[in-house]
Amino acid sequence: MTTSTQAPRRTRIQQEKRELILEAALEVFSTSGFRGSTIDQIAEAAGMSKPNLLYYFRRKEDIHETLMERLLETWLAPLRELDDIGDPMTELRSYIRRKLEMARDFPRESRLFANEILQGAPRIMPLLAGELKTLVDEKAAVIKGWMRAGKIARTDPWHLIFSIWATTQHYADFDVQVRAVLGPNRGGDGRFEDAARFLEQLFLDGLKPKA
Amino acid sequence: MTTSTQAPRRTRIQQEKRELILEAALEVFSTSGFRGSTIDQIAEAAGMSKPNLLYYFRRKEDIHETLMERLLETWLAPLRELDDIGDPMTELRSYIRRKLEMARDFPRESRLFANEILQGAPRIMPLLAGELKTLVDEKAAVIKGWMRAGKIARTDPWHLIFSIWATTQHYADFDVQVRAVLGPNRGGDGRFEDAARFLEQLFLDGLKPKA
DNA sequence: GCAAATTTTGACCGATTGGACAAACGTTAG
DNA sequence: CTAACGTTTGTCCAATCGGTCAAAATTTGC
Repeated sequence: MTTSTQAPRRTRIQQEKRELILEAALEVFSTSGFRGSTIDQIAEAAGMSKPNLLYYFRRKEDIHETLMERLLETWLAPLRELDDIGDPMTELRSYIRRKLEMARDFPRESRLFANEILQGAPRIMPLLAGELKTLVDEKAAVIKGWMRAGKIARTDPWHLIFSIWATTQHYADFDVQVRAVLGPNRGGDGRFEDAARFLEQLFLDGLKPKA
Repeated sequence: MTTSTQAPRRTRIQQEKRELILEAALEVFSTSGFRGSTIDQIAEAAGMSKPNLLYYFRRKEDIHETLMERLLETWLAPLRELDDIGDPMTELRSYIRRKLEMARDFPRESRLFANEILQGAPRIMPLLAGELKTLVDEKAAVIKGWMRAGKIARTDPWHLIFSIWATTQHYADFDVQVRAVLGPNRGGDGRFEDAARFLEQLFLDGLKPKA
């Protein structure tokens, strides 16, 4: 029942301020990376002094660590939901849709994650090789089952998952590029619906013209 | 004939040392981003003292700028080659293959670019909205022509290009994650061939099972 | 071989970094 | 009211940051 790291007792103010700091840190870390961000930046974004911030989080790394722990849970939730019940093609389509919605609604979280991976994942490598790999292997097995049953085409399930991650997260991580290329008209709010339509077709039928 | 920024006269040593610095800076910038990298790191990686490095590049930004200029040229080359002559499906397939080869052979360049975009592209925004947008619009028109001719399925050409960028660059930018998830066996040198096979099928036929 | 030009170095600068600390301030239970 | 506790602030610190500069070492043109 009791975990080795017992939950520390926190006052109401502590809970509120910690939340405020994490929100500010997400903003700063996601656009500058860990090394490129300063405690001052985060403190200012959170509307408090640096020593005050350090009262709630003793080290810069503690903030980042807390942020990453929370992130991984919500980030992997859509994949966890991918289930064997229901039509495979529908399951995959709704997974893609959910991931795209997360790129739209939580772009900072996506960029925070991308920053960490880009820099060699020094702080979450164990999680990748452990929890993440286990989960992906598990879902890859589910997908393989679908292939054996002839429900979807036979391919590499791992690379299929990668391609879903890549295409959806692209709209969060490379957002400024996407908007720059699409221009003011096509790059407006509708770009996510356009992306959803395109990805649905790509993963369903590919590009080969219908005979 | 003469460009406004005339090519500065450089000695043999200058050319060699500048190259050495750029190579070292590519290594450092691509893993730590601009703000997260220090001149000392680059100098040490290049095997020289900081003041010595600053003799060849007066400011940290100058190194990054030079790197980004070169990068964009080679990075967009594959897309430039995408041409109207030849079979559309073959053209697209070889574009995907070339991009995947670049992710394999020049991962640092890919990560350097990703870092810059992730952080809001503060130093190359004009290039994205200018040169890059122009090129993509041009190629999107070519692809649209193929669709009108019934050579490939009708979809959004811009998002098609995005999806090719995303899926291929994923293997450079998220390399540590890809290898962690695939594990020591499947994550070895063969992962790029597996990826190539998967992507070819995805973009050709999608996932729908063959009737 | 020698003078001029180029390259390298060590010492240094002001600004910023992550973080420590004690004092001051605020809040609350008795 | 007051003592205990939680919160906030100003000040300070050593380390590191990007960058300068003059002097020393080296290379180059003749």
